[in-house]
Amino acid sequence: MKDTSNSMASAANIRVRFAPSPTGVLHIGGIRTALYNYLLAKQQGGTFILRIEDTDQGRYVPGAEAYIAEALQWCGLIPDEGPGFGGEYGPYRQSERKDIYRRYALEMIEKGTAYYAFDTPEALEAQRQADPNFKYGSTVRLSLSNSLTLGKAETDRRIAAGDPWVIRLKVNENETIHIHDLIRGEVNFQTNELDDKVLLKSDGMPTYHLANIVDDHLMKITHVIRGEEWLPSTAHHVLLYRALNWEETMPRFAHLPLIMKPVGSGKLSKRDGAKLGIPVFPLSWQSDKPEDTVVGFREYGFLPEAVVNFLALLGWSPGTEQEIFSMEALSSAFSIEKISKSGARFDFDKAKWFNQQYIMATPNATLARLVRPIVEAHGHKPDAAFLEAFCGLMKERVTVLPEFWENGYYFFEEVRNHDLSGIAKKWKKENRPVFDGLIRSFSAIGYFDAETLKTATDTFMAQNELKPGDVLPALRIALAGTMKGPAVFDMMALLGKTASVTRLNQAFDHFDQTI
RNA sequence: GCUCCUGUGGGCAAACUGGCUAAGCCGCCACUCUUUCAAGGUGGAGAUUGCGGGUUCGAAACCCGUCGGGAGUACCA
Repeated sequence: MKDTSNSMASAANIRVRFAPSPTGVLHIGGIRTALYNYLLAKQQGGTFILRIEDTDQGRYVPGAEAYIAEALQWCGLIPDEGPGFGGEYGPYRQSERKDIYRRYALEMIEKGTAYYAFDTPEALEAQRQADPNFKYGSTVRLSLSNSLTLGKAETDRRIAAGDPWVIRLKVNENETIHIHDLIRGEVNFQTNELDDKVLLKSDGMPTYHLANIVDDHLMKITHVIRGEEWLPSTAHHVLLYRALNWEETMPRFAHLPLIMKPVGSGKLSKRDGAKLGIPVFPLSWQSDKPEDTVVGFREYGFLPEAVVNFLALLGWSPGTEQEIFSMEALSSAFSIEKISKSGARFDFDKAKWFNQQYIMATPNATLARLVRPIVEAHGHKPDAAFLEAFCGLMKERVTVLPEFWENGYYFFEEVRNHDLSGIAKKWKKENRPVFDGLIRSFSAIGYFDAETLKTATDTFMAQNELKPGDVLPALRIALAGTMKGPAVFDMMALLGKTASVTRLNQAFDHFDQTI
């Protein structure tokens, strides 16, 4: 409403929250929301809060909260406050704040900005059946079963009798709600279009709407950065701030564009990952139900820095040509104003590119630590120096971690199968003695490094009037089985003399027999 | 249906308050390096800025209309 108020925000007091509900796994869109909140907080020296919105007891999924915490941790988005993270505004789990919400709901009843309603879910469902446009609002509430129509005595009697009830927000007629969204600008709603949202459910739990307003106020949240799916209910939220007399300190809103499916139309959903065989979640999740078991970016072989970088640029642009951002660089470059308005399609190719960039830039020793579990899972226990050198040779030839093994397994065990298509035409049995000579000269090398191997090979080729094309492909196939891979002499140096010579002899025998 | 949001090459996007041949990145295609693959380098294809009007000397930017996409519409968040 007031454009100018934005610049008056006191930088030091910024408090933002990420408020997921533990109803299952949290996909990458949720992580991005957390990221943007985190970036704003870090940039301004503010506070990043994790709040668990577990007010729907029916949808609670055990383990989901731990999943959220671990996912945030993996991405480097550590909350300053939250369940298990400390903070002075707790508890940070809404199920533990039940009484607080109830108190405010009752306060609203007192003030006349809310009322009791006794309509059963079945009765309301019947209304909707009869009229698809049915809306529990100002035009029909006087013909329904609530404290407005029943009167105080009957209302009290019903409550005392134990009839189930809910508390609903009483939306006034003929008002316009102005919202100033930090990303979208002015957004207006007519109250006549709004329904009387349930605030307190019959099980005593608050709905999202009430809980979110009460908590944001009590936790002194200054900026609400959330998905665009919340924009339509924001008018209700403003009404709640008003009803509770908190409008003066109402947080600013920023509604993020949605992340859309990689293919097809609609927003990204759980099923999209499995459908395309790509991760759309930060971490893997096991479930009894196969359809709920998902693969995460972590397990797929992504580095968290790459995922964060990718996500940051999906819906936000720094306005410069820079693409690679560390978390620190992101938080200094970030600004809500530069978040785009329209949905961004999830682009897995770009995610892979970022990962490749980060893998190439990661020191070999660090990569070795990440790759070791993968190699060990295949039954090998290489020493650190070997594994580091291996990572050095392979790192610009992989996009995700498991490819270190998939593309370079032959550094740890025998070549599974030799792709002879590249050398079939050139390999001649009568040349075998010549190649045996090359093996002998390799055997004679004392310091078995790439440089020496190259020199020896060059000399050998000159003596035998051979060209690189006659020799190198044969060596490569013999050693690796494939035409893809690091430079031949680098491979041999890493493999070592014994292994290289043995492998060449065996492979050449194999060539003789097969070709 | 109703309400709200949104629309720049295949994807992500830049172009601040209207002003030079509409950046850049991913992807794609060449070439180049390496007689491998990848990385790197160079170049290329691909956009009458959803469409139609209008305002203006000049519009992707402003106005009107129109079409498309998305979200919300629960005692779910």
